[in-house]
Amino acid sequence: MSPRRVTLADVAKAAGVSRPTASLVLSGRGRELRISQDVEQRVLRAAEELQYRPNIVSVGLRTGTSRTIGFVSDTVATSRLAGDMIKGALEAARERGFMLFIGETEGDAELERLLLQAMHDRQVDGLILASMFTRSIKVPKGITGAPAVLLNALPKQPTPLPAVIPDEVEAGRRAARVLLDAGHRDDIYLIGAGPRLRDVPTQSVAAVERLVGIREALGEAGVKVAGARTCPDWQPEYGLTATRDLLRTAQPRALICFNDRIAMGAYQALDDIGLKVPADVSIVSFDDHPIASWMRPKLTTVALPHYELGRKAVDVLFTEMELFTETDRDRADTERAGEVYRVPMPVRSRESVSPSLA
Amino acid sequence: MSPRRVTLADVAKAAGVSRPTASLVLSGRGRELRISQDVEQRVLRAAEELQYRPNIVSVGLRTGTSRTIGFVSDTVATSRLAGDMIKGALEAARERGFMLFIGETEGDAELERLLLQAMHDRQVDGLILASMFTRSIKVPKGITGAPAVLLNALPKQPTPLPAVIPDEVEAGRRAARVLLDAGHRDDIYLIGAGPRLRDVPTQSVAAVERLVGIREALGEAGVKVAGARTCPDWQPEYGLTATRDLLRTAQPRALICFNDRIAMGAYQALDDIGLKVPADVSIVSFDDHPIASWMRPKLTTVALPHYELGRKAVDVLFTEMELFTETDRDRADTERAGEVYRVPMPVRSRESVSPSLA
DNA sequence: TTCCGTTGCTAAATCGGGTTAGCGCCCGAT
DNA sequence: ATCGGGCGCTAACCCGATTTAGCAACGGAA
Repeated sequence: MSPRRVTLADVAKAAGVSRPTASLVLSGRGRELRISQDVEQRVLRAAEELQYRPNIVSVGLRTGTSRTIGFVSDTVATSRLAGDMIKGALEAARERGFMLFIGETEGDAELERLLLQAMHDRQVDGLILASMFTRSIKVPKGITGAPAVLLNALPKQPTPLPAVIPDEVEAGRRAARVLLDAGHRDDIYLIGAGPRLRDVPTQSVAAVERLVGIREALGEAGVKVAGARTCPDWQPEYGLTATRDLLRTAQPRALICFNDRIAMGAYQALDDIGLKVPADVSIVSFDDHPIASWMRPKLTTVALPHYELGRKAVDVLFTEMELFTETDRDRADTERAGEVYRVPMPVRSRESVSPSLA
Repeated sequence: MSPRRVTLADVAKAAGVSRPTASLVLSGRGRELRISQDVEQRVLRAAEELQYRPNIVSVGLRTGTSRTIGFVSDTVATSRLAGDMIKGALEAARERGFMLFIGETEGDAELERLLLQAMHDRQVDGLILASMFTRSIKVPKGITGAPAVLLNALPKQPTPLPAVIPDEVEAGRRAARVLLDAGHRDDIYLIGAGPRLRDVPTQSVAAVERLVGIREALGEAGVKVAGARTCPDWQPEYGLTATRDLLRTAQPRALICFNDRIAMGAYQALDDIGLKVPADVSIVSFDDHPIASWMRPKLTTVALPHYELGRKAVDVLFTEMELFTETDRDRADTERAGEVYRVPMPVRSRESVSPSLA
């Protein structure tokens, strides 16, 4: 049936040398251990001809490594976000010859424990703990023993774990600047949160930081937020009702929606009373959800860089893994403890913003 | 730093027995090999107290298994589909104590080869080859040696591999029946494909099968398709233009859109000329994309059962894996060769269909 | 000739568990 | 007293690699 795997012993026999010799040559340590050119060539040729591939399981047993990373997230399904994050992580890992174990906890602590245990049993070399939306999480205890990185999450307790998150504050600034650059200075309203910093949904890091950035950029330009409507949940229907409510008393020239789903609702509210985007009202938003480019006119939005977040998490994890193997890790540990990496959120300029006519 | 793992030797020592004895007890073969109650209890207690967990890597080396499944897809990111498929697979696997390796090929054959190799190197116990939209794929050669299942894909060449796909023909029937049950018999148009069976985008299994089902159910009721417009690609903009084109010459009472994105375009085309959904035109669609429930009115659609597909693939894979281990596999193999499992697509009844007033 | 230092390789141990063959011991039967 | 046989456990080998320690063989110097 399936032909037996070619092992190191097969290669050694074919080359007429011992197993350790073949191992030394193939691991590139032949030179330093004075293996002769002749033997080296014979081993390499034999390996080539037999199509030898080392059994990673075996290497794993001996060396304690598995060339594998565990990716544990709270949930993959609720949003499309995860796909791109995983994809970025996947590719960055693959480039280094690593594979990814995927696991979901559904927010269940017990499940999380079991999952981390299962990964530990398989000797993963590192862990990525991902959240599907940026928030503070309680770091589980079971992760000591392997390097780990938080992705799209910040630790609730102080920990030495690095975190990779989108740069939401800068995103807020950028959204505001999109409007400022188009000449908007008056009648800019917010939908989803604000106008005060405490008017945000609980638990949402994104809301707070976006708001901070928006206020900062507008403030620097000497522009004031004309008003705002909060949404209990950032879904289209709440965007619709919040915008509808706003339109009863105000005449906005520009809206900053806190995400694309809210913007979708805003589009509809504006359409209902015959206002055109962007001729009458410009709209800028956040996330770059797939619908953003399906909406008409296409939505200008500040993108969550999921793919890049995934890649970055792996990059950071690899530097962590190197630190782990080094001997004087105490120094390194204390130096790098809990570093936070912010990944820039790019503006996707589309069709929902037009120059202010004022 | 990280405390060394508890090994079987530790347990044996704590229980005052030899390593093999501990192994026998813990693998449940103690009874048949006449291990005394006393020893059995001591071993179990020691294992419990030390929190012993077998190192799966080690077991893998000895037994050739890894309690791991490889999930190889062409791409995860293009649509949100993958998320739920993976989620279903993930949960089904976890229930059996298995983990999932995820890999993406991007449709690149070389990458696929490398990925399958990497999985093989890690001794995966089985493989799921997934496609993000239902289609025929060329089965790679590298998969012999491990049980495998095609997910959302059919083999181009005849192979002994089972396949798990959504039941699109039945979905077509169901979509048609939604309209028939609402009393629609006239002026039913199709957007995306048809009216003839050859008017479909190439490579799309879904298009053909949905169309077959639609025609079948309508035919049985003695109803004829009033007309159709094809779309070069099933995106909102083409749905918009196709519907717009249709509306120039026809007055549909009901539309069957071949997917939700097309339906999104159709909504807009209808809105543009002041027609209301569902009062003037009923719409039924396919996929149950997230936007389906964001659209106003909410879209009635026949859902792609991604989660169930993922689960089913794992179920089928496990029966394959059992066959693989059995001795008389020849008989079993020939019997079950290339079986195709169709997962039902459920109707999500929402707001876009109203009774015909005719 | 003897001794020492290289050179070039291999024997043997190791990782953590699974599996087979067989070793003592005790008991009863001869 | 001796033998046979079941019972209860362990020695030893295996999986496929890596790594350390050390062994031959050879050449040159004393």
